[in-house]
This record gives sequence, structure tokens and C-alpha cells, in this order.
Amino acid sequence: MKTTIAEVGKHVNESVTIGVWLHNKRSSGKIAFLQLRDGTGFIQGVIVKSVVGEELFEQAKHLNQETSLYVTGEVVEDKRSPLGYELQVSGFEIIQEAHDYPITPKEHGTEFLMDHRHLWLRSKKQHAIMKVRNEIIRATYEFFNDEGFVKIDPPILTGASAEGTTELFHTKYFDEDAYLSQSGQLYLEAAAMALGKVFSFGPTFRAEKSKTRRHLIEFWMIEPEMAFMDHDDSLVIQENYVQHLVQSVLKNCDMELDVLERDKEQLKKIKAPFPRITYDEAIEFLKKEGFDDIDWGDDFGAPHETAIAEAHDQPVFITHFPTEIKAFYMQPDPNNEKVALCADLIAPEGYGEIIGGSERIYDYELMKKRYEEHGLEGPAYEWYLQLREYGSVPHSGFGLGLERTVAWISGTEHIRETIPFPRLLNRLYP
RNA sequence: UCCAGCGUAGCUCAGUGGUAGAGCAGUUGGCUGUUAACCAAUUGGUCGCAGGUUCGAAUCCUGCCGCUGGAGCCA
Repeated sequence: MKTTIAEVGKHVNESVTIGVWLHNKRSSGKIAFLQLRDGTGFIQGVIVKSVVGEELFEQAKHLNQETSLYVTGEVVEDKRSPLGYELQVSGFEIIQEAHDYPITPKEHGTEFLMDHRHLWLRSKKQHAIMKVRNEIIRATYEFFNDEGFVKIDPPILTGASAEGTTELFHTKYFDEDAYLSQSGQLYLEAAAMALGKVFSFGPTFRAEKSKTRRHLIEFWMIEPEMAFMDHDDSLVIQENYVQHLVQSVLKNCDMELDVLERDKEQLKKIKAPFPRITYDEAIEFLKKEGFDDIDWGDDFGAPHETAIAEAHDQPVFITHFPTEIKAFYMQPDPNNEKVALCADLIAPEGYGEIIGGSERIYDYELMKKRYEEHGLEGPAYEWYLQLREYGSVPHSGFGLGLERTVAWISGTEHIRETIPFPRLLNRLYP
């Protein structure tokens, strides 16, 4: 009977056939151990000379790493196995023999592994990270569907930038100039006026020459946008969403977190509501901690974010940033025009900012004034201003960076391992 | 773009002026419970590239290329 490694628990003491790749092997004179994987998991096949005969045993001893084969054998429970089961091999059929697989079961450097990313994905740790990523994606759809959001897909080819600050990838759109989307937000605001609560989930592109463990050139973002919701309403959605992601991974990726040696106790502590501190309080805190390289009006650098995160064992909202260091569309605080109704969510353990969000300006005159101040006039913005002309309402939204969130929850040091094929500065291959 | 470090066997690295090395992988043999198995033998080199100093350069100097980490910017 054909099955998968994930399903062997249902076939104890039965003979099954599984399509697998040989991950590693160890052999002695009369017994060999085959480390097998099939995409759903890893299992050890035990092959004994006296059971399978000399010819098959000799063949098994000479199987190369990553050779593909159909293995047949009896599923047996075994306490020595991390999975709890082993396969007592009775026979196998080689599909294709592999030769000189580059990624040996020893240590390798980053450049070598990244050059072989198409093969590196087969390894245990990368497999586990991709499963955690998938769980976060699944839980995202679950959360927003349960909360009554409608998924909206904004365009990837756009005529202009959302924020006008960061570098955009330029391309041609027949005879016109076009840019790859760096955010779907403006389009989501339009959609929120049509459908109330919406979210997008898609790739975004930043042509920044960033070269750190927290940056990708192409990354995936979840961007909810909610009509009739103010800044505080939005923070509640954000913390419930992030809590749901952590809970879902703890519940459905226990084995993967073990493979990744993630400290699960840190994740179990994550409970909404999350602490909120204002930008003013954050500056004061940093001064007290001995940072003399930051003053009111400066944006935080990575060391500042880490210092604030380390003071808490929960994600932390930093709210009310100065208007001038934030995007043009953010609603000024009615109690203090110098700061905006916005928040960044900083992940614990030094993983950095995972969410940026704000209440949006909905007054037509103020939005028009901001456009002029930022020199953003042009036909591409006309439709965005019209949203403030025809039944404008208060609304808020935020963007969560998928890969940074995967890095934090899975405990992965560098963001490049949290996306199947990372696009980095100097890396477009494979 | 700036700052720092690195570049030697398929991989990970040692070698800092005098014959090019180790571990792993590969190959051959041994071993009935291995967990990156172990033991023995063995194959494997444009020392990133170009120029310079020197009797002699992997080693010292200059330039270039590539990579890694960080900064700025941001999710």
C-alpha cells in the first residue's frame, strides 16, 4: 500500500510502499540504516542482509545521497526513533540514481548554500522553516476570514510609488514608465471604501541597497485596511492577529520548532494585549539606557529597536511618531499635531520591526495639502484624492512583513532562510 | 554608498618568506542498532585575478573582482 512518512502511524505492523529520497545512510557488515525523506517527513529505514538477501543488501550499501526510490517495508514502532516509527525494509526500487550531491551531511558556508538554494531546501532545517512559513500563511487567511475581511489583490505593476521615499524597481509598460509595487496600501484604501475590511497578501519590491539580516529585495507583506476603524481599533486587530500566528505555529508545528531548536517557552509567553509605549517614552527610555546618539525627531536604528524589545518579553507597540519622519498619509494626533496616529510593532528577541501601521488622513483638504508639501502631484494620485471626496470615512491599516515574522517565530537568525528563493543585494540566482 | 573581515582540494579550514596540509565528502575494504556512525587504505590543488618586491611569495606591497557581517533605509 502506497503512503507517506507523515501517515505511517496509521499503518503500524503493515507493509507499505513510500516514494522517498535518500537523505543519508550508515552501514555495517550485515545491517544498514537509510535516512529517508519524502517531503512530508523523515524516517529511518532498517535493512538487514539476512532478510533481503546479499544482492539487494549490497545495492543498498552503495546507494548515493539523494537517490530517489520506492521503498517497501513494514512500519514498526521504535522508541529509539525521534519519529516513533521505523521502516523494516523488505525491498526497494531505484527511480533515479544521484551522483556527487553537493550538499554533504557536514557544515557548509553561506555562499555555497545560497548557490545551491534549490537543493538546500531539501535539508531538514530548511524544510522545517518552510513548514512554519506555510503555517503562518494558513493562519493569516484563517484569521482575516474569521474576522470578516475580504482578500483584495492590488496590482504589482504600478504607475507611481505609495510613499515616494524608498527606491522603486523601474520597468517599461509598453511606452509608459512603470514600477514594481512596494506596497498595495493606496489600492487597499480604495477597496476598504468598497468592502469595509480588506486585506492583501502578496510580494513587494524595494530597490534599496540594504545588506542586513533583516532585509530582502523581494518580500511578502500582509496589508489589512479597515473602514470606520481608528488607530486604537487597529492596534487591537494587530495584537490579536500576531497572537493568533504564534498560537497556530505552537499548535501545528511542534516537530518543526524542535528541529529548529526554537525556545518554545518564549513563544508561549506571547499574549495580547501587547505593551504600548509612545515615541516620547521610547526616546526617554533610550536616553536613560545611555544612548546619546538619538534625539526627538530621529528615527530609531536597529540597536535602539533591540534595546526597547529587550526590555519586554512581548512584542511592543511604539506609537505616536513625529509626523515628519512618517509617511504623508498618516493622520496627525488631534491632541498634538506634531505626532501621527501610528505604531510600529517591534518583535521580541531582537528580530526588529514586523508591523508598521497608522490611521489614515481622511480629510480632503489636509490630504491635498500633504500632497503639495511632499511634491507628489500628478495624475497617478488623482484617484487616491477622490477617495476623500466621495464619502470619506476614518480608516486605518497596517502592513506585516511575512519573512521577518517567520524569522522571529521560527527563531531563524537570517531572513534569507525564511523565503524559498531569496532575492538579495547581489543575488538573483537561483 | 560607507566601515570591518575573509578568499588555499568538491565542502569546512590550518599554513604569515624556504618541498601544498588536515578533517569531511568520493573510491576500496571491515563492522548487526547507527544517529553529522566508526576503523583502515586511497584519489583529489590555476593557493580569487593582475602586477610588483625578493635568490625564492599561499605568505609582503598595490590595484581589481567576489563573498560575509554591519551602517543608512525600511517590513
